Amino acid sequence: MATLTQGTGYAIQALSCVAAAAGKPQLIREIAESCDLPAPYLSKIVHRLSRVGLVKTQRGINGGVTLLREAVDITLLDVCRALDDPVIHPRCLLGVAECSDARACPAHAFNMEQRGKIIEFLRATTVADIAAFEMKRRWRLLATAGETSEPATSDGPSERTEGSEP
Amino acid sequence: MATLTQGTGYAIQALSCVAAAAGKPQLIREIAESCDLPAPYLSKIVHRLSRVGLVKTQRGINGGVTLLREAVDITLLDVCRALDDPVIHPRCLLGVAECSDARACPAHAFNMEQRGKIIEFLRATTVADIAAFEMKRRWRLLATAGETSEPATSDGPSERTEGSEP
DNA sequence: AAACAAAATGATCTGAAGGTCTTTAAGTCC
DNA sequence: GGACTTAAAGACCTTCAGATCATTTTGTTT
Repeated sequence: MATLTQGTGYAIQALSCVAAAAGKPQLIREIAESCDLPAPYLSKIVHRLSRVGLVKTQRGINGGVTLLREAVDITLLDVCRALDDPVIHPRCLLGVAECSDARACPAHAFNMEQRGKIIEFLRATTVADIAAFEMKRRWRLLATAGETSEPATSDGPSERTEGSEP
Repeated sequence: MATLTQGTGYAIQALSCVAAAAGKPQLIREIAESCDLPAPYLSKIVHRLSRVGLVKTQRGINGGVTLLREAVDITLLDVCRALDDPVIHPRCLLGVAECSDARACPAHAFNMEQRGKIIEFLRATTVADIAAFEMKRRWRLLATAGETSEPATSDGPSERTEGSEP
């Protein structure tokens, strides 16, 4: 349904994983293992991310993947654009060929409204949000008895509404 | 993005076309031509619809496709179920494998809300709504000067909220 | 320079959706 | 019963996302 491609999802998880490493280069292999992703495929995705300048990749000893921008400055929409995810291309819900604002299908208004909300969510949510959520979840799992202190990050996406439509 | 498969869209258009014929059997060929769909492919889709009892198909002279239920009794969700469209299977927006209500990904709440709205729309919209919309559009195109009377059907989906979750 | 460790690259495989074509079966009409 | 008309069915084909594997670069360390 209203979903990103698997590759985009992998990219988001991987970026979140790199963000959590706080600057220390992460190997493709490490990322793949910690996120449970297929390493050779992830390698290609990371390469695409590096070509658009989201990450830096370094070969050789002490190499790996690092972020080129702050995690709070990478929105999920950025990732979708980088990988040309179909979510950014408007498409008729019913598959009507000549469906547009001018020649709207019966589902057009509804569909455009939904699309707007998804784009808004993707723009408002950053890699840092994902990383924080994952980290929180891990801490919560560790704190089985309940007296461990919680991290200070908020639950929802940080409000970042600058940037332009795709 | 939040879209049905092409086949499901084809099915909805075809059913709407059959509904507009008001009981007169429509040939696959006629439907394909009027909706601009590939006829052999449409044939397979119609066959699937007939196997689940949405339409009746009749071979030979005066044969063709007719609805087995009233157009106002066929929701888009029925069509999705008939063709097992992926829209009815919940899936994580980020592609996280073990994402569920219990083990939610950062996009889970948003995603489930969006999904609910789509399901609701699909349940509230019927083949009759699509047919009415298409007929209205055609009349509007004919009435270039503006004095032709409009049909009496409403614009939005008729409110039908019975039925159960998929 | 040599050895090694990593990502980059290209070839290839798989499965599913979408699509075409030909043959077959099931009806109707004369 | 024979000719005709129609959907059904089966065999393919194409495209693309997802995925794997082997090989080649590019870098670091000694």
